[in-house]
Amino acid sequence: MDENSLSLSLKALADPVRLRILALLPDEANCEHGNNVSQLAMKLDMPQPSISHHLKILRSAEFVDYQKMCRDVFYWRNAQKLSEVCLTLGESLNFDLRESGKPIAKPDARIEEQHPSI
Amino acid sequence: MDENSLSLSLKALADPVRLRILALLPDEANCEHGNNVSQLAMKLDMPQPSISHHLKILRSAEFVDYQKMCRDVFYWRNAQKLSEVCLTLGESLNFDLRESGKPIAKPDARIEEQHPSI
DNA sequence: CTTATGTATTGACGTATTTGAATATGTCAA
DNA sequence: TTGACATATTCAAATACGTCAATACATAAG
Repeated sequence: MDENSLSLSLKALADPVRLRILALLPDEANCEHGNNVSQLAMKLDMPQPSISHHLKILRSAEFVDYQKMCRDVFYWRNAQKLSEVCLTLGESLNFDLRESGKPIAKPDARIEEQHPSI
Repeated sequence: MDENSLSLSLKALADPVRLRILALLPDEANCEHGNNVSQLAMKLDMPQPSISHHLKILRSAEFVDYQKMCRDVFYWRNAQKLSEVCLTLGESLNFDLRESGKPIAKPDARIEEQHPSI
């Protein structure tokens, strides 16, 4: 995943409504009443078309899967894709999040003491 | 860190130029020639004012620190802040990235088999 | 003081994004 | 068929964003 596609994924996550939606959804296929679009709109106190809009963006980024049942559409998270983005961001920044959250040591990251004005 | 501030941090990261800038910068204070603004502009083949603009956004989000020396301004990453955002994103999504990149088990994430239309 | 260099800011421009209102589509119940 | 409900789409308005050109500011050199 290069910087361009990573930035597109991050853009899809970089909205408070979409983060709240993701926090409300389960990680597995789950067609309980609470996970359809109207219930999300109610929980988040926002118009249903607005939630549909944000779900469309999350679908395009493959951060959610969904299933239509009768009149309802139930959504859940694509946990694999979400964790992939977290880890890819870490890689892109040379972090290894699975270990310590610390940057990977870079031997050339020393102070250049010979700068003319010091 | 709530969804609003997390989304602001993610927005600051959600740009390919800014991701490339961060990938080029060291993790420690480092005033080598390669880490000033003109050199970044040259490496990324973009006008210097554009790089300054993106650096300002990264500064506002506290993703970079910098030091002015003579006519140059040297930048480096705020590794603590960057890893904090990665981990906070994981927390917000109920992932524990330090362990497995897998979602934290939620006992209520079962399929609702009693849906009227199944 | 004048000139050259490095960086930041400003303003203009085109594009993208967010939101709300209205509406369309699809499904079920009566 | 009619009405009610759930969801998606479209459109318009407002806002935000990325890029570029011009310029301002700061520092250093001569």
